[in-house]
Amino acid sequence: MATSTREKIIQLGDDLLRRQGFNAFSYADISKPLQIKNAAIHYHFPSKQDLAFAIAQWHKDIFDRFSQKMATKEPKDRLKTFLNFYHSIHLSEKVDIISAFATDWYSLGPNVQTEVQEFTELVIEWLTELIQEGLDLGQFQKIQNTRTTALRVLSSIFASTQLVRITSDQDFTRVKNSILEELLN
Amino acid sequence: MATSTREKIIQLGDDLLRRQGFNAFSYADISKPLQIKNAAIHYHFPSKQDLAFAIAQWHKDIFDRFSQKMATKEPKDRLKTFLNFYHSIHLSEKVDIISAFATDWYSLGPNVQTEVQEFTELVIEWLTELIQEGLDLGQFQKIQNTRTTALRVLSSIFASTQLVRITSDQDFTRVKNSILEELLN
DNA sequence: TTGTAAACCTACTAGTAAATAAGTAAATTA
DNA sequence: TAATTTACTTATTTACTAGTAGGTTTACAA
Repeated sequence: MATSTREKIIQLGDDLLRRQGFNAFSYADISKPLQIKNAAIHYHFPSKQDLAFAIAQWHKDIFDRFSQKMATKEPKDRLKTFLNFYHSIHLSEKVDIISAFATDWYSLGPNVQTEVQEFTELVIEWLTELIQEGLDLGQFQKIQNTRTTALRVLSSIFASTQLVRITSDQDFTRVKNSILEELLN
Repeated sequence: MATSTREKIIQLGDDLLRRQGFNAFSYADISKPLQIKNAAIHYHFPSKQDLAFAIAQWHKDIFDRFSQKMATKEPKDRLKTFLNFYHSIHLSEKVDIISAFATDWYSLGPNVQTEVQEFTELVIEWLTELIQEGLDLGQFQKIQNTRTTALRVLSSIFASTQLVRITSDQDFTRVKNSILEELLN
Protein backbone atom coordinates (compact mmCIF):
# COMPACT_ATOMS: atom_id res chain seq x y z
CA MET A 1 0.00 0.00 0.00
CA ALA A 2 1.53 3.27 -1.16
CA THR A 3 1.69 6.05 1.39
CA SER A 4 -0.39 9.08 0.41
CA THR A 5 1.11 12.58 0.33
CA ARG A 6 -1.08 13.52 3.25
CA GLU A 7 0.33 10.64 5.27
CA LYS A 8 3.90 11.53 4.27
CA ILE A 9 3.38 15.12 5.42
CA ILE A 10 2.10 13.95 8.78
CA GLN A 11 4.98 11.55 9.26
CA LEU A 12 7.64 14.08 8.31
CA GLY A 13 5.92 16.77 10.35
CA ASP A 14 5.87 14.45 13.34
CA ASP A 15 9.54 13.74 12.84
CA LEU A 16 10.44 17.44 12.72
CA LEU A 17 8.16 18.30 15.65
CA ARG A 18 9.80 15.70 17.86
CA ARG A 19 13.36 16.31 16.73
CA GLN A 20 13.38 20.12 16.56
CA GLY A 21 10.16 21.45 18.04
CA PHE A 22 7.02 23.03 16.62
CA ASN A 23 8.48 26.49 16.05
CA ALA A 24 11.80 25.22 14.72
CA PHE A 25 10.52 23.74 11.46
CA SER A 26 8.75 25.33 8.53
CA TYR A 27 6.62 24.09 5.66
CA ALA A 28 9.74 24.29 3.51
CA ASP A 29 11.37 21.61 5.66
CA ILE A 30 8.53 19.31 4.68
CA SER A 31 8.01 20.30 1.04
CA LYS A 32 11.67 20.03 0.01
CA PRO A 33 12.34 16.39 0.96
CA LEU A 34 8.92 15.33 -0.37
CA GLN A 35 9.60 17.24 -3.60
CA ILE A 36 6.30 19.03 -3.55
CA LYS A 37 5.49 22.72 -3.32
CA ASN A 38 4.71 24.66 -0.18
CA ALA A 39 1.12 25.17 -1.30
CA ALA A 40 0.55 21.41 -1.53
CA ILE A 41 0.94 21.19 2.25
CA HIS A 42 -1.50 24.05 2.68
CA TYR A 43 -3.94 22.13 0.51
CA HIS A 44 -3.96 19.22 2.97
CA PHE A 45 -3.44 21.32 6.11
CA PRO A 46 -4.58 24.93 5.64
CA SER A 47 -2.70 26.09 8.75
CA LYS A 48 0.20 24.74 10.79
CA GLN A 49 -2.27 24.22 13.63
CA ASP A 50 -4.22 21.85 11.39
CA LEU A 51 -1.04 19.87 10.84
CA ALA A 52 -0.37 19.75 14.59
CA PHE A 53 -3.92 18.54 15.13
CA ALA A 54 -3.49 15.78 12.54
CA ILE A 55 -0.23 14.69 14.16
CA ALA A 56 -1.94 14.44 17.55
CA GLN A 57 -4.78 12.45 16.01
CA TRP A 58 -2.30 10.17 14.25
CA HIS A 59 -0.63 9.32 17.56
CA LYS A 60 -4.00 8.63 19.11
CA ASP A 61 -4.75 6.13 16.33
CA ILE A 62 -1.36 4.47 16.67
CA PHE A 63 -1.75 4.19 20.42
CA ASP A 64 -5.22 2.70 20.03
CA ARG A 65 -3.88 -0.02 17.77
CA PHE A 66 -0.91 -0.53 20.09
CA SER A 67 -3.03 -0.97 23.20
CA GLN A 68 -5.40 -3.35 21.41
CA LYS A 69 -2.50 -5.48 20.25
CA MET A 70 -1.04 -5.53 23.76
CA ALA A 71 -4.32 -6.30 25.54
CA THR A 72 -3.69 -10.03 25.72
CA LYS A 73 -0.10 -9.75 26.97
CA GLU A 74 0.66 -9.75 30.66
CA PRO A 75 1.45 -6.51 32.53
CA LYS A 76 5.17 -7.19 32.88
CA ASP A 77 5.59 -7.62 29.11
CA ARG A 78 3.37 -4.64 28.35
CA LEU A 79 5.60 -2.45 30.54
CA LYS A 80 8.74 -3.78 28.90
CA THR A 81 7.36 -3.13 25.42
CA PHE A 82 6.39 0.38 26.50
CA LEU A 83 9.89 1.11 27.79
CA ASN A 84 11.49 -0.40 24.68
CA PHE A 85 9.29 1.86 22.59
CA TYR A 86 10.82 4.85 24.39
CA HIS A 87 14.26 3.35 23.90
CA SER A 88 13.73 3.44 20.14
CA ILE A 89 12.62 7.08 20.39
CA HIS A 90 15.80 7.88 22.24
CA LEU A 91 17.92 6.12 19.60
CA SER A 92 16.29 8.11 16.78
CA GLU A 93 17.26 11.39 18.50
CA LYS A 94 13.66 12.40 18.97
CA VAL A 95 11.60 13.03 22.07
CA ASP A 96 8.21 11.52 22.67
CA ILE A 97 5.13 13.26 21.33
CA ILE A 98 3.76 14.21 24.75
CA SER A 99 6.86 16.09 25.83
CA ALA A 100 7.19 17.66 22.39
CA PHE A 101 3.70 19.10 22.67
CA ALA A 102 4.20 20.00 26.34
CA THR A 103 7.23 22.18 25.68
CA ASP A 104 5.50 23.97 22.80
CA TRP A 105 2.23 24.09 24.71
CA TYR A 106 1.69 27.85 24.44
CA SER A 107 2.20 27.76 20.68
CA LEU A 108 -0.74 25.37 20.23
CA GLY A 109 -4.32 26.33 19.44
CA PRO A 110 -7.13 25.27 21.81
CA ASN A 111 -8.37 22.37 19.70
CA VAL A 112 -4.85 20.96 19.40
CA GLN A 113 -4.41 21.31 23.15
CA THR A 114 -7.64 19.40 23.76
CA GLU A 115 -6.57 16.61 21.41
CA VAL A 116 -3.19 16.33 23.15
CA GLN A 117 -4.88 16.28 26.55
CA GLU A 118 -7.12 13.42 25.47
CA PHE A 119 -4.18 11.46 24.10
CA THR A 120 -2.11 12.00 27.25
CA GLU A 121 -4.97 10.92 29.49
CA LEU A 122 -5.29 7.78 27.35
CA VAL A 123 -1.64 6.90 27.96
CA ILE A 124 -1.79 7.61 31.69
CA GLU A 125 -4.93 5.52 32.07
CA TRP A 126 -3.36 2.68 30.09
CA LEU A 127 -0.32 2.79 32.38
CA THR A 128 -2.47 3.00 35.49
CA GLU A 129 -4.45 -0.09 34.47
CA LEU A 130 -1.26 -1.92 33.59
CA ILE A 131 0.17 -1.21 37.04
CA GLN A 132 -3.05 -2.16 38.81
CA GLU A 133 -3.19 -5.49 36.95
CA GLY A 134 0.47 -6.11 37.70
CA LEU A 135 -0.21 -5.58 41.39
CA ASP A 136 -3.26 -7.87 41.32
CA LEU A 137 -1.25 -10.61 39.65
CA GLY A 138 1.61 -10.17 42.09
CA GLN A 139 4.02 -9.30 39.30
CA PHE A 140 4.65 -5.80 40.64
CA GLN A 141 5.41 -4.60 44.14
CA LYS A 142 3.28 -1.96 45.78
CA ILE A 143 4.85 1.47 46.05
CA GLN A 144 2.21 4.18 46.20
CA ASN A 145 -1.13 4.82 44.52
CA THR A 146 -1.35 3.61 40.95
CA ARG A 147 -1.90 6.92 39.15
CA THR A 148 1.09 8.47 40.92
CA THR A 149 3.20 5.48 39.96
CA ALA A 150 1.96 5.78 36.39
CA LEU A 151 2.84 9.48 36.37
CA ARG A 152 6.30 8.76 37.70
CA VAL A 153 6.96 6.03 35.15
CA LEU A 154 5.82 8.34 32.35
CA SER A 155 7.73 11.37 33.70
CA SER A 156 10.93 9.42 34.26
CA ILE A 157 10.99 7.80 30.89
CA PHE A 158 10.01 10.76 28.78
CA ALA A 159 12.28 13.14 30.65
CA SER A 160 15.11 10.72 30.03
CA THR A 161 14.75 10.98 26.27
CA GLN A 162 15.33 14.71 26.77
CA LEU A 163 17.96 14.61 29.48
CA VAL A 164 20.26 12.18 27.68
CA ARG A 165 20.50 14.62 24.78
CA ILE A 166 22.57 16.63 27.24
CA THR A 167 24.31 13.92 29.26
CA SER A 168 25.02 10.47 27.83
CA ASP A 169 23.49 7.40 26.23
CA GLN A 170 24.24 5.26 29.24
CA ASP A 171 22.05 7.42 31.45
CA PHE A 172 18.99 6.40 29.45
CA THR A 173 19.62 2.68 30.00
CA ARG A 174 20.24 3.35 33.69
CA VAL A 175 16.87 5.02 34.15
CA LYS A 176 15.06 2.46 32.02
CA ASN A 177 16.43 -0.44 34.06
CA SER A 178 15.76 1.33 37.32
CA ILE A 179 12.08 1.75 36.45
CA LEU A 180 11.81 -1.98 35.77
CA GLU A 181 13.68 -2.94 38.94
CA GLU A 182 11.54 -0.66 41.03
CA LEU A 183 8.29 -2.16 39.86
CA LEU A 184 9.12 -5.83 39.30
CA ASN A 185 9.04 -8.35 42.10
CA MET B 1 21.37 48.18 43.09
CA ALA B 2 19.72 49.01 39.78
CA THR B 3 19.47 46.20 37.25
CA SER B 4 21.44 46.86 34.08
CA THR B 5 19.85 46.60 30.65
CA ARG B 6 22.05 43.60 29.96
CA GLU B 7 20.74 41.87 33.08
CA LYS B 8 17.14 42.73 32.19
CA ILE B 9 17.57 41.22 28.73
CA ILE B 10 18.95 38.01 30.22
CA GLN B 11 16.14 37.74 32.74
CA LEU B 12 13.39 38.40 30.21
CA GLY B 13 15.08 36.11 27.71
CA ASP B 14 15.23 33.37 30.30
CA ASP B 15 11.57 33.89 31.08
CA LEU B 16 10.58 33.61 27.41
CA LEU B 17 12.88 30.66 26.79
CA ARG B 18 11.37 28.68 29.62
CA ARG B 19 7.77 29.71 28.99
CA GLN B 20 7.64 29.49 25.19
CA GLY B 21 10.84 27.92 23.93
CA PHE B 22 13.94 29.22 22.14
CA ASN B 23 12.37 29.41 18.68
CA ALA B 24 9.06 30.81 19.90
CA PHE B 25 10.29 34.22 21.00
CA SER B 26 11.97 37.02 19.07
CA TYR B 27 14.09 40.02 19.96
CA ALA B 28 10.94 42.12 19.63
CA ASP B 29 9.41 40.21 22.56
CA ILE B 30 12.32 41.47 24.65
CA SER B 31 12.75 44.97 23.28
CA LYS B 32 9.09 46.01 23.52
CA PRO B 33 8.56 45.45 27.28
CA LEU B 34 11.98 46.93 28.07
CA GLN B 35 11.21 49.91 25.84
CA ILE B 36 14.46 49.70 23.97
CA LYS B 37 15.15 49.08 20.30
CA ASN B 38 15.86 45.74 18.70
CA ALA B 39 19.42 46.77 17.94
CA ALA B 40 20.13 47.45 21.61
CA ILE B 41 19.80 43.74 22.28
CA HIS B 42 22.16 42.99 19.41
CA TYR B 43 24.61 45.40 21.01
CA HIS B 44 24.75 43.28 24.18
CA PHE B 45 24.23 39.93 22.43
CA PRO B 46 25.27 40.05 18.77
CA SER B 47 23.42 36.83 17.99
CA LYS B 48 20.59 34.90 19.64
CA GLN B 49 23.11 32.18 20.38
CA ASP B 50 25.09 34.67 22.46
CA LEU B 51 21.97 35.39 24.46
CA ALA B 52 21.36 31.67 24.98
CA PHE B 53 24.94 31.31 26.15
CA ALA B 54 24.54 34.17 28.64
CA ILE B 55 21.34 32.63 29.99
CA ALA B 56 23.11 29.30 30.53
CA GLN B 57 25.98 31.07 32.28
CA TRP B 58 23.55 33.00 34.42
CA HIS B 59 21.94 29.78 35.65
CA LYS B 60 25.36 28.36 36.41
CA ASP B 61 26.12 31.37 38.60
CA ILE B 62 22.78 31.16 40.37
CA PHE B 63 23.24 27.47 41.01
CA ASP B 64 26.74 28.05 42.36
CA ARG B 65 25.43 30.54 44.89
CA PHE B 66 22.52 28.25 45.71
CA SER B 67 24.70 25.22 46.40
CA GLN B 68 27.09 27.29 48.51
CA LYS B 69 24.23 28.60 50.61
CA MET B 70 22.82 25.08 51.03
CA ALA B 71 26.15 23.44 51.89
CA THR B 72 25.60 23.62 55.63
CA LYS B 73 22.04 22.28 55.56
CA GLU B 74 21.33 18.61 55.97
CA PRO B 75 20.50 16.40 52.93
CA LYS B 76 16.80 16.09 53.74
CA ASP B 77 16.33 19.86 53.81
CA ARG B 78 18.46 20.34 50.71
CA LEU B 79 16.22 17.92 48.80
CA LYS B 80 13.08 19.63 50.04
CA THR B 81 14.38 23.06 49.03
CA PHE B 82 15.29 21.66 45.62
CA LEU B 83 11.79 20.23 45.10
CA ASN B 84 10.18 23.44 46.34
CA PHE B 85 12.26 25.34 43.83
CA TYR B 86 10.72 23.23 41.06
CA HIS B 87 7.30 23.80 42.58
CA SER B 88 7.75 27.55 42.12
CA ILE B 89 8.80 26.95 38.51
CA HIS B 90 5.62 25.00 37.96
CA LEU B 91 3.50 27.74 39.51
CA SER B 92 5.02 30.37 37.21
CA GLU B 93 4.02 28.35 34.14
CA LYS B 94 7.60 27.83 33.10
CA VAL B 95 9.69 24.73 32.73
CA ASP B 96 13.13 24.34 34.20
CA ILE B 97 16.16 25.54 32.26
CA ILE B 98 17.57 22.06 31.63
CA SER B 99 14.44 20.75 29.95
CA ALA B 100 14.01 24.02 28.05
CA PHE B 101 17.48 23.65 26.57
CA ALA B 102 17.03 19.90 26.04
CA THR B 103 13.92 20.27 23.89
CA ASP B 104 15.55 22.99 21.79
CA TRP B 105 18.86 21.12 21.77
CA TYR B 106 19.30 21.04 18.00
CA SER B 107 18.72 24.78 17.73
CA LEU B 108 21.70 25.50 19.95
CA GLY B 109 25.24 26.22 18.82
CA PRO B 110 28.11 24.01 20.04
CA ASN B 111 29.39 26.46 22.68
CA VAL B 112 25.91 26.84 24.16
CA GLN B 113 25.53 23.06 24.20
CA THR B 114 28.82 22.70 26.08
CA GLU B 115 27.77 25.31 28.64
CA VAL B 116 24.43 23.55 29.18
CA GLN B 117 26.19 20.20 29.53
CA GLU B 118 28.47 21.61 32.22
CA PHE B 119 25.56 23.11 34.10
CA THR B 120 23.54 19.89 33.93
CA GLU B 121 26.46 17.82 35.16
CA LEU B 122 26.81 20.27 38.07
CA VAL B 123 23.19 19.70 39.08
CA ILE B 124 23.40 15.90 38.74
CA GLU B 125 26.60 15.78 40.79
CA TRP B 126 25.05 18.00 43.44
CA LEU B 127 22.04 15.68 43.63
CA THR B 128 24.25 12.58 43.69
CA GLU B 129 26.27 13.93 46.60
CA LEU B 130 23.12 14.94 48.42
CA ILE B 131 21.74 11.42 48.09
CA GLN B 132 25.01 9.80 49.14
CA GLU B 133 25.17 11.98 52.26
CA GLY B 134 21.54 11.23 53.04
CA LEU B 135 22.28 7.52 52.85
CA ASP B 136 25.37 7.86 55.04
CA LEU B 137 23.39 9.77 57.67
CA GLY B 138 20.57 7.25 57.53
CA GLN B 139 18.08 9.91 56.42
CA PHE B 140 17.41 8.21 53.09
CA GLN B 141 16.71 4.61 52.25
CA LYS B 142 18.83 2.75 49.74
CA ILE B 143 17.19 2.10 46.38
CA GLN B 144 19.78 1.73 43.65
CA ASN B 145 23.07 3.42 42.79
CA THR B 146 23.24 7.09 43.65
CA ARG B 147 23.69 8.55 40.17
CA THR B 148 20.71 6.59 38.86
CA THR B 149 18.63 7.82 41.79
CA ALA B 150 19.79 11.36 41.11
CA LEU B 151 18.85 11.00 37.44
CA ARG B 152 15.43 9.67 38.37
CA VAL B 153 14.76 12.48 40.84
CA LEU B 154 15.80 15.06 38.25
CA SER B 155 13.86 13.39 35.41
CA SER B 156 10.72 12.96 37.46
CA ILE B 157 10.61 16.49 38.76
CA PHE B 158 11.47 18.30 35.57
CA ALA B 159 9.20 16.16 33.44
CA SER B 160 6.42 16.96 35.84
CA THR B 161 6.68 20.67 35.20
CA GLN B 162 6.05 19.82 31.56
CA LEU B 163 3.47 17.07 31.97
CA VAL B 164 1.18 19.04 34.25
CA ARG B 165 0.80 21.68 31.54
CA ILE B 166 -1.24 18.99 29.82
CA THR B 167 -2.87 17.21 32.75
CA SER B 168 -3.54 18.97 36.05
CA ASP B 169 -1.98 20.90 38.93
CA GLN B 170 -2.60 18.09 41.38
CA ASP B 171 -0.42 15.74 39.40
CA PHE B 172 2.61 17.90 40.17
CA THR B 173 2.08 17.70 43.92
CA ARG B 174 1.52 13.94 43.63
CA VAL B 175 4.87 13.39 41.95
CA LYS B 176 6.68 15.78 44.26
CA ASN B 177 5.42 14.03 47.37
CA SER B 178 6.10 10.60 45.90
CA ILE B 179 9.77 11.50 45.33
CA LEU B 180 10.09 12.55 48.96
CA GLU B 181 8.31 9.46 50.26
CA GLU B 182 10.45 7.19 48.15
CA LEU B 183 13.70 8.56 49.45
CA LEU B 184 12.93 9.45 53.06
CA ASN B 185 13.13 6.91 55.83
C1' DT C 1 -18.31 13.57 -24.28
C1' DT C 2 -18.88 16.73 -20.72
C1' DG C 3 -18.64 17.85 -15.97
C1' DT C 4 -16.57 17.77 -11.69
C1' DA C 5 -13.66 17.20 -7.97
C1' DA C 6 -9.14 15.88 -6.08
C1' DA C 7 -4.44 16.95 -5.92
C1' DC C 8 -1.53 19.47 -7.06
C1' DC C 9 1.58 23.95 -9.10
C1' DT C 10 2.78 28.90 -10.21
C1' DA C 11 3.08 33.14 -8.49
C1' DC C 12 2.41 36.16 -5.07
C1' DT C 13 1.58 38.88 -0.54
C1' DA C 14 2.15 40.67 3.92
C1' DG C 15 4.47 40.13 7.82
C1' DT C 16 8.33 38.98 10.73
C1' DA C 17 12.95 37.12 11.72
C1' DA C 18 17.80 37.97 12.91
C1' DA C 19 21.34 40.86 11.87
C1' DT C 20 24.10 45.11 10.42
C1' DA C 21 25.80 49.85 9.27
C1' DA C 22 26.13 54.30 10.61
C1' DG C 23 25.21 57.86 13.67
C1' DT C 24 24.68 60.11 18.50
C1' DA C 25 24.71 61.43 23.35
C1' DA C 26 26.72 60.78 27.62
C1' DA C 27 30.15 59.08 30.55
C1' DT C 28 34.98 57.83 31.31
C1' DT C 29 39.85 58.15 30.74
C1' DA C 30 44.40 60.18 29.27
C1' DT D 1 40.36 69.48 27.55
C1' DA D 2 40.67 66.11 23.94
C1' DA D 3 40.11 61.34 22.87
C1' DT D 4 37.88 57.35 23.52
C1' DT D 5 34.50 54.13 24.97
C1' DT D 6 29.82 52.74 26.37
C1' DA D 7 25.24 52.27 25.45
C1' DC D 8 22.33 53.03 22.84
C1' DT D 9 18.95 54.79 18.24
C1' DT D 10 17.62 55.20 13.36
C1' DA D 11 17.30 53.08 9.28
C1' DT D 12 17.93 49.37 6.44
C1' DT D 13 18.92 44.60 4.57
C1' DT D 14 18.40 39.86 3.63
C1' DA D 15 16.07 35.93 4.32
C1' DC D 16 12.39 33.41 5.54
C1' DT D 17 7.54 32.76 7.47
C1' DA D 18 2.68 31.16 6.98
C1' DG D 19 -0.82 31.74 4.06
C1' DT D 20 -3.69 32.72 -0.46
C1' DA D 21 -5.57 33.37 -5.25
C1' DG D 22 -6.00 31.31 -9.33
C1' DG D 23 -4.58 28.11 -12.91
C1' DT D 24 -3.45 23.10 -14.50
C1' DT D 25 -3.55 18.15 -14.75
C1' DT D 26 -5.56 13.80 -13.96
C1' DA D 27 -9.06 10.56 -13.00
C1' DC D 28 -13.46 9.24 -12.55
C1' DA D 29 -18.70 9.77 -13.12
C1' DA D 30 -22.89 11.11 -15.58
